[in-house]
Amino acid sequence: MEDYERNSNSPPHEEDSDVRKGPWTEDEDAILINFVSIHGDARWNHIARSSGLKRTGKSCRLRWLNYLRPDVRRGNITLEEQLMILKLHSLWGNRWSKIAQYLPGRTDNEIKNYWRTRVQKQAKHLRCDVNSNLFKETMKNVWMPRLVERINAQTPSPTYEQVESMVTDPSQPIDEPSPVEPGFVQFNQNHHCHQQQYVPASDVSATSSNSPAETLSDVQGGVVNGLGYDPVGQTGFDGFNDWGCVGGDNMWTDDESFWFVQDQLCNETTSYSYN
DNA sequence: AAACGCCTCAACCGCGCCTAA
DNA sequence: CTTAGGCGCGGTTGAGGCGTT
Repeated sequence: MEDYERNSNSPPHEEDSDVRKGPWTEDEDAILINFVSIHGDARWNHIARSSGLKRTGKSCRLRWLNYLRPDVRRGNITLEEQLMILKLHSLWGNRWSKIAQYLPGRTDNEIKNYWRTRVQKQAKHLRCDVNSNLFKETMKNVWMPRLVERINAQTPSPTYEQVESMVTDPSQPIDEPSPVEPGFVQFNQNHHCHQQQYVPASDVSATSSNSPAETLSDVQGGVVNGLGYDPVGQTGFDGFNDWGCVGGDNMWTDDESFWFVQDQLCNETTSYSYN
């Protein structure tokens, strides 16, 4: 189904050799930005063809979404975002694009990379599979509370108990929705960009195959409202630099996490061996 | 200073879904 | 109903940066 990128008038091999791959140049970026500003970020094959870029529509779309669009955030994942990722991944697994919807400005690619490079590394250290119950329980019972502690250590409020209840209690109130587009619900203000975020209402209903724990209220009443995206931007998370926040970009240092978690696992699971 | 290995992340690939003809 | 175009998603790759020896 990739054949749509080929011009039907040209032999496939000839067209293939005409398609540029690899890193984008500044000129290509400028062309794409210009075209998207005029034509919008849809119909990527049309953009690819009419812009003169020797790129596929897919490549253009990816470059725009992951790098060029104005609201994209790149750089250190904050503690709050780390906690959010852990929480949402525990609910939805590798649904990166879905997780990314709740991390304003973050791309699915970035979250996926974060998970693979940081979280999977921890699992590797522990010699267990990221999908194992052991790792999931460790994440839930050890790392997530620890992240909350570290967040609390940075910010005077809310208290650990308050945050913990926010994370686990879906009944926590959510922000009163203000007028929003039909089909969307308001999401908290992005503390970094100060933009209103909207979440597809289809996700809010959380019907179909989602379990009760997968409802948006679980997320909104929990991690989102509780930790990351303060609507007024005054209760803490703007109090430090996103890209150089206290504690750095990792949820733990290698030394810290390895021995800390090993201690925890020793306490909690007697059958696990570390070699 | 050079070589090596590891890590990060931008970009590509393959697949599946949706939609229109 | 079938087919093809288009798009989005998750998985994978590889270049370059960085730290270590």
